[in-house]
Amino acid sequence: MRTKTPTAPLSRAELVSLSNDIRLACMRISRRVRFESDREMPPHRFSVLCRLESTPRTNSELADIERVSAPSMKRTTNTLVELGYIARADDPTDGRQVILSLTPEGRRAVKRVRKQRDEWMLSRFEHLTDEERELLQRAADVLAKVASE
Amino acid sequence: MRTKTPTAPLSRAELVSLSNDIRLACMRISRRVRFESDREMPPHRFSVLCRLESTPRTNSELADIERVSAPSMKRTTNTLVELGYIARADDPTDGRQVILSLTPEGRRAVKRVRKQRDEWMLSRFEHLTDEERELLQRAADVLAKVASE
DNA sequence: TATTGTTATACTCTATAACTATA
DNA sequence: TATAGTTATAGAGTATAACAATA
Repeated sequence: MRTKTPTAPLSRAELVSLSNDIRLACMRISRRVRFESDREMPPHRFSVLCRLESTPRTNSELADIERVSAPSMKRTTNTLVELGYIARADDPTDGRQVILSLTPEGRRAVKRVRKQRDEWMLSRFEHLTDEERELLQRAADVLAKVASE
Repeated sequence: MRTKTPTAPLSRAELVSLSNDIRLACMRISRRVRFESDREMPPHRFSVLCRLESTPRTNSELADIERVSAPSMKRTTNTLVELGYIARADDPTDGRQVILSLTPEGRRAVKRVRKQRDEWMLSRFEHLTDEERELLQRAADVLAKVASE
């Protein structure tokens, strides 16, 4: 809650500049999170595991969600089956469908990668002041809003 | 410029949670900027053009900066030469080296993609309040610090 | 016949190893 | 001989088109 003079709305030029700053910072952070935190799990594999975390899905559903072709998703899920991270099961009501779900090992892998990424972020926060951290905490909701709309 | 009670430092649990929130927001924003703003310029090509913006470089230098192999970078730069975005020139002092630099068209392409990406971000800002924008402006410096260290 | 899953084939970007030319 | 650039080849991801099996 600010008590001084209410800030004047940002000018058009300031908004353009802000847009550039926020975009660059997010892209750089994102790049470093991916490149420096997990070395064994490529992004597309990890993304599929996350999609299966809440509920089992078919290959086609995953292809739709990730916006890749069914054959392409098929290759990714095949690899994940070979790695023991997901399991296949026939749909009892529709013989054409195959249900994919996380194995316990797959669930552990998701947690492990998330932890690595968060630890990388956390290590960045060590160099910030308490005020800067508090500022980030309030900005997090706004960033989430920007990302989701 | 806060006047109320100075905020207590964030607890360990709050920091872990914040780390997760900021990471996810940045990754989602980054993903949408790439997927939704420019459809013709793949990320690795754009990145190379940006590296040549300030100064000409050799293929090997670019490979080192982008952390890919020299042959891989060679393919990317070949494509960019074919597209007319970069030009090759023999080094006058060392006949083994080839200097790569942006053409005027390449420079325009960089500006065009940046503008598209910023416009996407800008359109996201329309749904924010003035207070939220002002908060983001102050957070931008902190995010840049997180990304750069 | 319509739909789901799979296979066949090809294109792109990645890499390592080998070759060519210059210092 | 060392180094910069390039070429050869292979691996992993993407795609579209065609095929097989089930509803």
